Amino acid sequence: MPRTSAAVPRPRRITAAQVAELAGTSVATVSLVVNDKTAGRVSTANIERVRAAVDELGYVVDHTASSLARGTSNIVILIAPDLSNPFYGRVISGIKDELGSEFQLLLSITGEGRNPSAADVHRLIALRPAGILVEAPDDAFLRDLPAGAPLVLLDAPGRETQAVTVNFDLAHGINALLDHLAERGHTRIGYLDSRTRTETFELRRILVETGAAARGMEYVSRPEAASLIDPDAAAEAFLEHWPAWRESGVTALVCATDSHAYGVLKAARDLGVRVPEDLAVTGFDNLPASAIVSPALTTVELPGEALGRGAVRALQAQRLSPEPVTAPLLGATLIVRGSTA
Amino acid sequence: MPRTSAAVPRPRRITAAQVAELAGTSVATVSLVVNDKTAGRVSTANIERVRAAVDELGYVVDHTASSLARGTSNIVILIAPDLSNPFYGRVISGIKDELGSEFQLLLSITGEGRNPSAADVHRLIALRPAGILVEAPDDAFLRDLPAGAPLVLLDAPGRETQAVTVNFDLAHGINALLDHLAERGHTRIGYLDSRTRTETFELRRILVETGAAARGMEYVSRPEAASLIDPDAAAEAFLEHWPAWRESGVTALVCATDSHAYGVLKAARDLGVRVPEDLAVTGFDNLPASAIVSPALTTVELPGEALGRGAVRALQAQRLSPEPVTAPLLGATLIVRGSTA
DNA sequence: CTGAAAGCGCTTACAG
DNA sequence: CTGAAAGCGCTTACAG
Repeated sequence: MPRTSAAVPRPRRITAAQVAELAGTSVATVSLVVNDKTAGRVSTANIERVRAAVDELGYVVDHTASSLARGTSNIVILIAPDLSNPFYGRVISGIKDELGSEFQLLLSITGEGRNPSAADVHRLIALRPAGILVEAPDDAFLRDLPAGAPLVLLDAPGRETQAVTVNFDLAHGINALLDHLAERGHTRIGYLDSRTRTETFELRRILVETGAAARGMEYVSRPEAASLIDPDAAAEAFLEHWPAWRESGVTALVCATDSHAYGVLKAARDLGVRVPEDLAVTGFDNLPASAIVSPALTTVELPGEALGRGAVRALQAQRLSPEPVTAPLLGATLIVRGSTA
Repeated sequence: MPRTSAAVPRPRRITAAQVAELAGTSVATVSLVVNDKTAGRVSTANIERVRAAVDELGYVVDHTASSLARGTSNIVILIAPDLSNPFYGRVISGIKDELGSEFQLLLSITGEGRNPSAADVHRLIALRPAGILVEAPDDAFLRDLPAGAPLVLLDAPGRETQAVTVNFDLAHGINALLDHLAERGHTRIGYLDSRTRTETFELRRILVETGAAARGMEYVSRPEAASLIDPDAAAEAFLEHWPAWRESGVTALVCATDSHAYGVLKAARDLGVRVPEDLAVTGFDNLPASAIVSPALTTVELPGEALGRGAVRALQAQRLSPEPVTAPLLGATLIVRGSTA
């Protein structure tokens, strides 16, 4: 939206001065009352007068002026690489829940798995946020991020030393998944990666690779097998790589997300590859549709709401004390359905 | 997140005064340069000096102070009733696209189809937003909404007289859907509604009802058949109402969204109801998973990204001139898949 | 073209 | 307990 000189006049807003006049107090007293800082500083009589005046006039503290005076706003920023993955909807719900109505959530999305540019980040810092949450950051981004607000990383395994981080217990979920595949007799495993190069996907791949080896299964490496988090893109990737996987004897394909797996299911159906008879398919997330696709999808459930809530709690802990907080890992649970059994 | 006195000191930020000093100009000149208002008011030499100083110091205009001085911020607020429907992800993408980097998107979600309370809205207005976008508002909400910023409604048919509104051409999509069902020989049609009581769902139901009658089909009214926008909730609703629908001879069930239809597909499978032989099922949205569920879902595609983009454009038009703008209806296209054929 | 100054609406020491 | 006043960091008439 191009910037324009607003042609529409804004209605006059009620100010603390008007409240003070009606209540017969000073502006300072109004501020103390509306901010609940009256303890031992404002008489009961004045508290009541101010409250009455606030109600009568419908006064609301101007966030802009308040933020300028206090040096910080009530805005919490969530920086996420994408929104096409429905998984983020859950994370956002969790964040909103825990944030309450005191703070506002501002969304910064850049799409296609990219992180915001340095200029974008500067614009965000200029809002004087009360906190910044970053989902799946990359290296360059963390290097450029100017200190300016409490920071919490979400789903960024390996970054625990750089900032407070809230993570899933991926190892637990992936071990359960590989145990399940080994039990089912699979010996060669393929992996369809996400093209967004973030730590969480890096770790998922590595855990599958090392876990497969530990169970005597062969991990058939195919680094080019990757797509955006989108069923259509994943279907295309599968069509391209399936011949090589089949050639290598792959009978189980682990996908980086449920959205990837959806595309694989569709492409497999189009090719006449039977799931799970010819190929077992699994995902991560456990999106609502995973119980309904056909065959239903075996997946490692990642509790997105808990991630959002945990991040806000970590932010709050950081505001209270600057010492780094270690958040417990959030459970990742294997859900077995028809796509592997 | 409970409010706390920040214990972490904020780093000093660069101010316009520091830039002015380094550049050897006044603060006023710095402001003119960084806001691109130099035409005929700042010499080339000073423009360059200021630019150099800005770069050297890494100066960024403080959004808070700027908003206070100008009386309006660069924040655009999106008020949406829910985020569980992946459809909103698309709308948000469209909004971000069209908004560009100049404006920031602030998300206000209240969950479960409710609109924000009057108190919530006041807190939002206190941010002095550059604009407010409201997805699927209800009556009470629009009545309480204080004038305070340009307003645009999304997917709110029938509200065109109350505010600038961007809508889908639901009639077109629904007519195509009913033609398709009539051709397939269906004579009795059921409807699984959304429990969120917003205009768009009201209109979908009415158009199906009147359109069915116009084609000589019977609309089997069952107002209690409604659920939240969630496959599990929809599955439960279907289990409850299917006996009555079957009794009434219903052979086609139109669902208010794809997410509703997913639940129906799952519940039908559990009951042994064959789709489409025993029951044809349709949705609205065309989410990515709709091509992958089994059977694949016939649905009326609603272009969410276009909705988001159109809303931002309408906002911009409103900022330029207060006269109401009529946005063209956005195409709604029937997509036929296995669930009806 | 330039800059001093008022003003945006708060919050917070400070003096009483 | 109370209020006058400084200050937050900008933008914008205004006088030159």
